[in-house]
Amino acid sequence: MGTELSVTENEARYLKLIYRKQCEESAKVRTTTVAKSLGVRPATVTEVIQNLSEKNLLRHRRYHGVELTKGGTTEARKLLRKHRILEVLFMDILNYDARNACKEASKLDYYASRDLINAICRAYGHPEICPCEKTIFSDSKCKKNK
Amino acid sequence: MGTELSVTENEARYLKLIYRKQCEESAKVRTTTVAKSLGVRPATVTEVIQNLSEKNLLRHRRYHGVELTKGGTTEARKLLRKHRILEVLFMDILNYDARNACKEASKLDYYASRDLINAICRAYGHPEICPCEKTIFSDSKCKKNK
DNA sequence: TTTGAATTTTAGGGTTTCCCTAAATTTAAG
DNA sequence: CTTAAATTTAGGGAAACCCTAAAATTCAAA
Repeated sequence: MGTELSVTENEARYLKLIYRKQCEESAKVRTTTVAKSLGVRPATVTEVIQNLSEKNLLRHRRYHGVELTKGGTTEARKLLRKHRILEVLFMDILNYDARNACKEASKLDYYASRDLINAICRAYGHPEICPCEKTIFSDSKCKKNK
Repeated sequence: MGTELSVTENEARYLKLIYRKQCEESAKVRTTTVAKSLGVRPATVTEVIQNLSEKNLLRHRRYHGVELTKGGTTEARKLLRKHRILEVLFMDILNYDARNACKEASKLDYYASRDLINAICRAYGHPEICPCEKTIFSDSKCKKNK
């Protein structure tokens, strides 16, 4: 099999951020920018990026930035699917504002199981966009039965 | 002030377990038993117990077992409140069975904010027992307004 | 085209959290 | 009293994060 390793919660934060910047905002992912977003030093970002690179989740060309691999993209989307489904739950059921829904979802998404997310998805009629208008990626195991 | 330190996710697991055994099942909390429940070695349990003791969350009499302090009891109840409110959500909304609801709740309770839990509590009419019939502790900040 | 400022990476550490084995201790049952 | 079972101490180890200082690289402006 491909050398597919699991990501830590912290690495998950990086993946989500990188995907959003690169794939959804077409912005260049700079070490400095990421460092600022996450409140760490540039050297730390480089280190994490090298770990993600060893896990084949992204390609890293020294001094030139990163590009998510197929695996990294898939992983980022899985995480963002969880994040956004949780946002839907927190908004629609709990009268949260989008800002708070996102904040809460950020704390929980990494820990929510695929099954739980799919159950919520089903309960909310398989929504296709989250409160912030971002697309909610689909999951082949999430049947729209009935 | 009392030297009140924050607990790690792992320590939270110990607190929940100890509270359930000692306060809800009136069972003696044995190092060996805890070790078996959590899948670690007895020496590890002793170590964690000493940490919790330093944080004044429980009292430890060497070779004789532990007793939660006021602070430890409060902390355990806060955690179990979160756990059980999440169980209500997962059961009632998502057609989960109690077993799975509990499993999912266990992964998320530590990370759920007080505000989020109170919002769920409100949405479900301030339930007083969870799917397993255990009591859901109340939170002074969770208003039964309306 | 050179050069210097900005960005990025390397080198070398440090802390915290969690867990383990082996060797004492202590308890408690017979 | 003695000894088996339970518990604790002693001494480590690995993984996850983060940092500073110094070196490398890029790039844009003279």
